[in-house]
Amino acid sequence: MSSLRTRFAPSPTGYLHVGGVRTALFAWLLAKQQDGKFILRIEDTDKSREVAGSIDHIIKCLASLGLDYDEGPDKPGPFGPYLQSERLEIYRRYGETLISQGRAYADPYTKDEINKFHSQAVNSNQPFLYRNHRPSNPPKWEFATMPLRFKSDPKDYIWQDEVMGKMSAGKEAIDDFVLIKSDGFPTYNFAHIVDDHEMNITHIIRGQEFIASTPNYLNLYEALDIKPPIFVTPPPVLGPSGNKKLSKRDGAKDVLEYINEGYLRGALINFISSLGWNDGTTKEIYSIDELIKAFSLKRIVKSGARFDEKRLLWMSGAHIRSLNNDELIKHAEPFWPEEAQGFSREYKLKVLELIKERLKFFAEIPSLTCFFFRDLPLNPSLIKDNPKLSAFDNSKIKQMLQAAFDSLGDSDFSTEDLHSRLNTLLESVNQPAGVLFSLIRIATTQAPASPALAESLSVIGKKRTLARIKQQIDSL
RNA sequence: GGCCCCUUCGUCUAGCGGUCCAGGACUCCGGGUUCUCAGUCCGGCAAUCGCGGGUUCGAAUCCCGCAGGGGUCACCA
Repeated sequence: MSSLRTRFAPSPTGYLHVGGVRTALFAWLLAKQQDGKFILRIEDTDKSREVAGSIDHIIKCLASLGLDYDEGPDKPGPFGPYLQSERLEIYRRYGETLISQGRAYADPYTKDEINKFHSQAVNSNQPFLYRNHRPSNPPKWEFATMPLRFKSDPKDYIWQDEVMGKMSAGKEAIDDFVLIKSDGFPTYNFAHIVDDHEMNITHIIRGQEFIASTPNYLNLYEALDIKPPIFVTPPPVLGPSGNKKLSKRDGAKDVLEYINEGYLRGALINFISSLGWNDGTTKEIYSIDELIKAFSLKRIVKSGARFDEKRLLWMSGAHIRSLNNDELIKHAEPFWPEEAQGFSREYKLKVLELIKERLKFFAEIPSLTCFFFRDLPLNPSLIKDNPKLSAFDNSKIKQMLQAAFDSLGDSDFSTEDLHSRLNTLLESVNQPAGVLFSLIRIATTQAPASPALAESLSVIGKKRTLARIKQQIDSL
């Protein structure tokens, strides 16, 4: 067991998109690979933004992806609680310590006054720095009535980021930021530093929106006499248009939606990991175990990656094709159409084997398999609009179907027998497969697409096959 | 606007000074697979490596400018 500890620290705002999940995934992969620990911590320090139920939602998302954590809100550990709202006393204690060291002070200004400072700065095209207005004689800080600010010690910093490499920023990036808000809750800027330290986190993996405030954090680490953890900043995941971060507005689905549509968790993880990471080989499809072995912070790419759903679709199909029968039927279970209810496991398995090759995600099962479970209404346009069949008149079509009906009537409906009968039928009817097979396929499935003919008929069975051909003949 | 970061086929990317007039994958196109759709196999299109200057015998790779994009400048995270 290594001492490596990573965390995923979302705020409960109700939505977990691919970008957030990727952050969690990288942290999880690293912990798994290094035999470390992965912690879930909820950053619920802004009650106004909190969305009810989102903690459950986050937990459910991680669970369905299999990103299991060693400690978390619902998994007690030695460094709990794992909800920041339950750790207020800890932050307060750290705040008092900073005050006693002269490194924090009460903010005496009203919000209006600060806004005024801010707009003054903006109007003169200057960046706003609170410390330019640092009060000379701050009042005594009262918890939960006024904000507590960090008394910064501006200086230049150079630091190392495992992904971005050598980073630097000047002292102008450092300011007196709020540590504890006037409602008694800490800011993210303060809480995460305290918690990561208290929880022995060794690697902070987070989005690049925090790069700009890293000098502030460095300054605070120093004041607190804490050795900073290792910073890991993956690039953003961009929306399909490519110029902004992936967001709900962009049509980005919540990860749980993909799960609910029957994307395999392995496929999702494979895909998400490929956004901004590769192992340097030409390998594309990874199992989760392979990913854990191959993963490396050093090979996270620096530039943003767009979310391309077509690639996900391809990858999802590839993962499904590699499933064995047991796995296949297990994953398909929640997706069968209602009319499949009375059918046996064996029958369903036969159906699955036929459609496995074309399945991209399991929610496609009903549309791909309905004709195996029930007789569909006749769809005359399938014949009329078929370029190969439209040339024939009704009586000729009837005649071909009748020939098929007669020949199939003597079959035992094994695929071998069906194959040979279908072949001899081609000769006796003297039509190309494009005509005869299309016709039989349409008559027996009433669907625009279906798996191979003989195999499909074998599964549909003799009785239903003949009845369906008969029905098609009678309709002409 | 200040500060910080990024920039190779449409997309995800390989590439770390010569083996790159740039490789793989997705998408797309053509062909095979006795019917359809899918899959699969074979083949193809596709990046003058953002632009301009250097350095070097030699640059996608190093340096400098510029442009474009992103992030950030909250009592949000």
